[in-house]
Amino acid sequence: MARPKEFNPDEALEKAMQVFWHKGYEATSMEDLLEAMDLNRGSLYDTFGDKRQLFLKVIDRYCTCFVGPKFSMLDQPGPALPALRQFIQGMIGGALADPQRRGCLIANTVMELAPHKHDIARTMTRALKMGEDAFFGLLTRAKRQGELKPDKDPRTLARFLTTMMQGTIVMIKAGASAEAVRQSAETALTILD
Amino acid sequence: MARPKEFNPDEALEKAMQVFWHKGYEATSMEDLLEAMDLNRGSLYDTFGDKRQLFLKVIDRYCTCFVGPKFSMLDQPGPALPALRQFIQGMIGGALADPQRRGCLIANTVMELAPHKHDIARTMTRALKMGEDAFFGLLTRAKRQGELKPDKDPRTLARFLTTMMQGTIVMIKAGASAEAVRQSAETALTILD
DNA sequence: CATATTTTGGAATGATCGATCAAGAATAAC
DNA sequence: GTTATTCTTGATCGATCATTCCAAAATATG
Repeated sequence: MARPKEFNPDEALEKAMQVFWHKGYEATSMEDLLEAMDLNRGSLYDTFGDKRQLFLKVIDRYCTCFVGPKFSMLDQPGPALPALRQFIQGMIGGALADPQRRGCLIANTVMELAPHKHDIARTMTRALKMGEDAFFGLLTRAKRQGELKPDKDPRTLARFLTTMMQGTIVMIKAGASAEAVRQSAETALTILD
Repeated sequence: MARPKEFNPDEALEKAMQVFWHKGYEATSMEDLLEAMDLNRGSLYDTFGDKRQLFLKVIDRYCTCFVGPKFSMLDQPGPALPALRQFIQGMIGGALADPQRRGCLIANTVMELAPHKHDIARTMTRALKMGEDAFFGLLTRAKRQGELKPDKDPRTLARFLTTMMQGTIVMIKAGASAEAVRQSAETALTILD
């Protein structure tokens, strides 16, 4: 019950996310963040803690605001496989549309920090697992609805799709052409037939 | 023609590679490198240049000493698809056997540096392209030898395999189980049938 | 042995890193 | 209006960053 913040913490977090997404964890300095978030040291440390804590909050925001909503289209009632197809094409379209080709913050973080920052990495692993489970749920439903041949295993396919999605992110970051990316994604989806 | 180096530049480069592979570019300090390579500042800068140049030399070594030899098994005469299968299983086995799960230095570097260090990233893109071309060569041969149905397109399949391989690296770094990784790789390979 | 050349070892550079702190400004509660 | 509390601002901390530089040590050549 005193002086109110002059900034919107959520907007500031959004700005921080953009920076981490672009430069990764290690290459992003507090200086970079202060400038992008347009606030001063005291406010940043008071509100978000140190760099590590801020990053974890950013990851959390990324999952709930960015990834979550997109995955939610996977458990809408109705035909499952078309929804899956649309989801993947949407993901690819989004990643290709980003002029900076920043890929996926989760994948980026796994690749950058997994071998030497185990605590942060664990959060990433959990996020990827959630994606796999979303695929699994959809594929199970597809099978129940007769969209998937009975001999197909939803868990295996879910893992395959997750792997393929991560690989696609890598290729996009590596500068692959839209045509190449879409082609290989189409090829991957023929697995479901 | 004077005092000879007290260290083996190639061994030193190997040590440097291990560090970069483990911690990535940004998180690796010259201090880390000096300790691992067991030489002093002067020798390092004299022999390898600055951090950036050293890293490029490391990448070069990684490609010629690590990746190159493994890809060379793809253009041995004989049945093509079994060789491909063996190559992929070998790659997965190697990545899983690494206790640190460091993945692939090329993929790591693409993911860490592509959006904000374009010059280094270009080298990585070229390396990935070479991998794709190796797959393409093998698949073309497979088609010629009747191991691949005539309606399959080697270029598309090569891109698909490259994507899948990169995705597998991500999953391994993310801590996926050996079983999950092998399963989804097997699934991917059914594309060739 | 003498000399030219190179490596070695480490001091030292300025820049930047993440993080802390204190003092002043602003506002809610009383 | 006073007071208590919170936020803002910027100076500042020690540590570490990548890099440079030079004197001492070592060796090949003449």
